[in-house]
Amino acid sequence: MAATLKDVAARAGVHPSTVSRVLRKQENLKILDTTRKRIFDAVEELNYQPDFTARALRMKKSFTIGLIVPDIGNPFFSRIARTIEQLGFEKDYTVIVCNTDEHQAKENKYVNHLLSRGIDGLIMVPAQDSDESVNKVLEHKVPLVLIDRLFEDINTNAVISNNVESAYNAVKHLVDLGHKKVAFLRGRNNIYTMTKRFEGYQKAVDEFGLVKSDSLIVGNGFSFDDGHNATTKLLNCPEPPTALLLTGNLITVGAISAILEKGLKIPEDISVVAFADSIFSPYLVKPLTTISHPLYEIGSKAFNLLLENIESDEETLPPTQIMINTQFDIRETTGKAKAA
Amino acid sequence: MAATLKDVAARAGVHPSTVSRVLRKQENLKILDTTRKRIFDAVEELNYQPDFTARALRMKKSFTIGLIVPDIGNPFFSRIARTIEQLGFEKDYTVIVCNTDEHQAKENKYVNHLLSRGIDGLIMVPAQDSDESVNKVLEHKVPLVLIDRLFEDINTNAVISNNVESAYNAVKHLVDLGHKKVAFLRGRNNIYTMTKRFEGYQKAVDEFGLVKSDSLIVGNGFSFDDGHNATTKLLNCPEPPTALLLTGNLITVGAISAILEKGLKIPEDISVVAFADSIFSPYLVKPLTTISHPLYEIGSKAFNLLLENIESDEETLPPTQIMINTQFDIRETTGKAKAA
DNA sequence: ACGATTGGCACAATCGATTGTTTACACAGT
DNA sequence: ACTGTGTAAACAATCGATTGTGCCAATCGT
Repeated sequence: MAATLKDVAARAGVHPSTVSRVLRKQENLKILDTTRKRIFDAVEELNYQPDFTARALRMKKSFTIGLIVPDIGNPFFSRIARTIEQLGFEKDYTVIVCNTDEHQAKENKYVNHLLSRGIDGLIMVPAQDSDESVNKVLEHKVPLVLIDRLFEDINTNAVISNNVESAYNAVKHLVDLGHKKVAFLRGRNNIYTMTKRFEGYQKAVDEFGLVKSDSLIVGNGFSFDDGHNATTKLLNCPEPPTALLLTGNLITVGAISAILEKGLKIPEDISVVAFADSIFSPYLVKPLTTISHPLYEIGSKAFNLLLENIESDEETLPPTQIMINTQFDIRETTGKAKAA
Repeated sequence: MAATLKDVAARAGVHPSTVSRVLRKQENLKILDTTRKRIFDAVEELNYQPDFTARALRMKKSFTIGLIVPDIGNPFFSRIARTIEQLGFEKDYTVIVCNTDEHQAKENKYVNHLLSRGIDGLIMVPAQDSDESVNKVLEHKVPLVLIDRLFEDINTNAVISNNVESAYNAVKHLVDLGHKKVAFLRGRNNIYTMTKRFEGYQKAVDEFGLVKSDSLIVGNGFSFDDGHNATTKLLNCPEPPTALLLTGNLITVGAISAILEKGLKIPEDISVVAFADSIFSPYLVKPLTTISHPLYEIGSKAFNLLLENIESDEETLPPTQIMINTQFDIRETTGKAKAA
């Protein structure tokens, strides 16, 4: 249906290759102005649009990048995705978005899929049950940038946050308010961010002599329900914690709902600090004390790093790891610890 | 680098076409079991993955669908995107996500881009400054499903909500609480959803004899700032409205922030009803009274409708329009009107 | 036993572009 | 007149798969 190079060539009375060269406007290309005009006219008249698929096949360059995240429905990822898409648009790259739901199997399948589609680069937040897919991308020498999570024993490009410090500071803030028993609601276990945040939490617990107990470490997922259930479990303890460190957007909403259901008040009965990036944070039941991420910065750093790798002449550049600092906003969900 | 059909064929000692046929497991294909085995072994050994680009070129089928939305960072769209991506995954379609920022120019550019990429179908929320791009898609006979917005004079597939009724009911609820002066905060003007919601608002205003004034119709954008500015403007009036009908997620946060900045209380000083789909809605300063959308249903209906069109043998199926009912949740941001 | 069928696979064209190599011709230099 | 040089464009291979057709040998029918 659509016009092809051949059609344009026929109409302009030249060979397809000539049309191609003229349209790709190569430097010091010698073409008669009259020919050039005939070609442009033909392109115009036939409303010719080059076929990307054919181009990609021939040039081994698809102008496509993959973005693999756990859940594009989560504000954290959707806002990063937005940035990447935006910058991609400016550079003529389109973005294929993939959700893993934190399932390694989906991630593996997607990686294979994307590789066989010939993507020019990949930005991903790995599920981290295995490093299989990351290694596969590396083997194929497809430029890769990890976001938020890292395999510490694999040297890759990455944009990550200062998790240890952020968690430590959050707990310190609670300590300053007199809290002794702080729970840590983790998302999935063995994820880089969780390990690091736990490290910061643990460090503060040790340093400030807080109550140390495995029962204070709960949760195993990033969803609303995960947050709700873990919190409910905590609150049903005989001696529940007086403060919660939450580690995700959806976990946070779940935790808040559980607290309210119990009829407890924030922060009078229980304080809450959250790793959260929702635009709603400041307008919750109580304005939420948060550790938030500069999402635009994360997205743009990741994209630019990827682009650099894609456009580099080297087959592989030495990996770069970029550390991004979180922001700590003390609002109203953290207050003095109740006297025991 | 990666193995091709030819490599596999060479290793198995057969012709590439044979490999292709075996792998595509055509029905009643006559191939010796020994040959078949040699081929599968070769595929295994070479770790062969077919090249999607080449396939797409030859078969004129890319197993790719486009998704064009105003802003993937907005929870409304990101959660719909998630559903579409999920269902696509099950059917082996990947999704290219595009943000228009409500710019018609970006939309047009994307549509051209996606068409020249040979997408199999397109789901879009049009910017609606012009119907140019929609018509272009239609001309190319690429299956199309519109979400949320509709061109009433173009017959296309679409999944939309009962906007008129939803807005009418929301205003009626306010009327029942004694409100006489209700403001309408629209997003962009001349968008289908806005026109329809305004129609419902207007109908209620007329029917219940509410204050009718152009000064009560404000706003021209879907962002936080748009909501904030429009609300601030309203509140600075000598006689501000006692209730607000908000028409978007981000507008809502903006409006709330403006109200709080003014030192006003919700709902004592001013009531708020919002078209909002954030998971945070129930946990805001006051649990938000909302008109929300069944986002999974919208996404899945749209995807399935698209798939039906893609897989149909007919070149074009008669367009289907699916109406989805919103959900009205009365929470605590709406209360009795202040006595005047 | 001989032509007809059919099973099993190879051949070659094709999708739509890109790109290295040739060709055809004009003109300049000797 | 003949070689050399450069210009303008054509030719043809190629990317990696799919698919209509052709071919050879074994089997079948009579």
